[in-house]
Amino acid sequence: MGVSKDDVSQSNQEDSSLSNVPEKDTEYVHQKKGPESEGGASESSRVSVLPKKEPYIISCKSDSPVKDGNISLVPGKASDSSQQIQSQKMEEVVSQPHQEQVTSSPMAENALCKLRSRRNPDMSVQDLPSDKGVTPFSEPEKPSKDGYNWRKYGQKLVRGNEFTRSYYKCTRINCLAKKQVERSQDGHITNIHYIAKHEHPKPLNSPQISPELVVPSEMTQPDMPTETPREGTQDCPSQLLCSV
DNA sequence: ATTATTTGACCAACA
DNA sequence: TTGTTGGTCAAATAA
Repeated sequence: MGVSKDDVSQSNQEDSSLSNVPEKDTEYVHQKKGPESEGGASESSRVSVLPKKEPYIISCKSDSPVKDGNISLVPGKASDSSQQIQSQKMEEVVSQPHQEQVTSSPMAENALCKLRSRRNPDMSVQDLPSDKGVTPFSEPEKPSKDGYNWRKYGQKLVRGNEFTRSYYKCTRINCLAKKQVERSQDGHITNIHYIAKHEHPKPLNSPQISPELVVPSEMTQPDMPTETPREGTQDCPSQLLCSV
């Protein structure tokens, strides 16, 4: 099951990304709180670009990667290179969904139909969540292109229902790594945040990762505080993504 | 039977 | 103090 998300990988979204780019993407950071339920990871919920003491968080604007490529790193307990790596992959992930949503209707619709039938076999689930803010559209795409295995544990509408945020956790037992994928109503991934870092190396079986995307072994080292991606240059794990 | 996903509900932090 | 927003949990469902 968790492998089928690769389906998204076959799209080249290039034009899509620009459609809805919140001008405030930079400021659009989460300033909320970190529930204790998660323990340490919760603290990292600050995806803000502001350097705090929280775990490193990498946020990539999908529209950006293609055009602007904004990646924000927030200092935290986790971080380092692994995340940078992820951000690279992220870029790929980010780009794909666009096309599916915009162009590939057959597949997208098909998937949506299936999903919808799950909860509301009878109704098309057109009705938006009233207050909860749960995303109206659910897509089976899992941004696991970074080489890690993620499991989606939540989804919500944020920013006035303007964006849908999906919450992913690393499937590893002791791994606190989390990922937040923000998508516009159009289905375009507009932002991806990496919270905390993986306590384990990437699974070997990640064919999705291109050799170019693979980061040097040092990048994969969990304990490399030297990376401190706070500097403007460091923010971009891959300068390709961060043109800013 | 197992695993992953979806989504409503609850809780916490901030304005 | 209240309202809003965000994050996570847990139950239900599907593959």
